[in-house]
Amino acid sequence: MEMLDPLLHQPLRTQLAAFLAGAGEATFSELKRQLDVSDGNLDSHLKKLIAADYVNVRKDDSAARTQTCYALSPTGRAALQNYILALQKLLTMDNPEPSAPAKRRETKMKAA
Amino acid sequence: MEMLDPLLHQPLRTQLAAFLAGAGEATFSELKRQLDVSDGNLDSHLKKLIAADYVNVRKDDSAARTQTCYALSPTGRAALQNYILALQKLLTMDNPEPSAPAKRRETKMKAA
DNA sequence: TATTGACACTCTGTTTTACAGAGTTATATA
DNA sequence: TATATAACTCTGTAAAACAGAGTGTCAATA
Repeated sequence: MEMLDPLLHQPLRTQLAAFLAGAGEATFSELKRQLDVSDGNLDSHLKKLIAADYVNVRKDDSAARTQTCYALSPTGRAALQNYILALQKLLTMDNPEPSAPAKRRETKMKAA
Repeated sequence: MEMLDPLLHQPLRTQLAAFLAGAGEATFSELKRQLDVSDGNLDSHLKKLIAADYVNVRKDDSAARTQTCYALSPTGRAALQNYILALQKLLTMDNPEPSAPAKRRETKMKAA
């Protein structure tokens, strides 16, 4: 059975990835606002995505405060595509043999 | 932001729900085979779905061994539908303002 | 230029979740 | 009757999610 990328298949991270896919790039605070999540939790999930090279980090010195910008990497974008495909496949499975009991050895009826 | 049902948004449970949606009903062992998961793990995930009334349990005495059949309840079916809709909404978000920095107070350039 | 405040993170500890494997009961088969 | 096996269930451990406190930096004000 098709496996769902556990890195993406988690509420917060799915939303994170989806948001980044749409937004292109976002700062820590933007993500925090969007996802309405605690600092620590956002940090830990971002770290996971960064560790897997799903997310790129870019320090932006142009603004008054140095900002850290997060964005989906090509790897992350591909993983997300793949993940969406897996979901579609899984959730539109129309007929996986209606309750086919797989091979099972003959079962005798309970003694009558 | 739309929340993804954490009960369904977990690799094993998503697959469980998807499989049951397609198969109608399945025994413990069938699920175990399909999902390739340990007994204990399957049990704990099933328990969660049952506790939430997403899954119905039916004891079937007609077979040689009393079999326990698991199936999606109406609640579960509705939750799954809802979940799929939420996913679609989330994953096709086409333009959530490309990196719009939300309102932020005026920032002066770093002293030149 | 010291002070206060707020923003942007990061670190640490606690709670919750996922998981594997051992244990239990009951039914076949030898 | 003994042995094996299917169908669960229980329990302990490992991993993940999470909140909040801590740290450093900038910037506005006095």
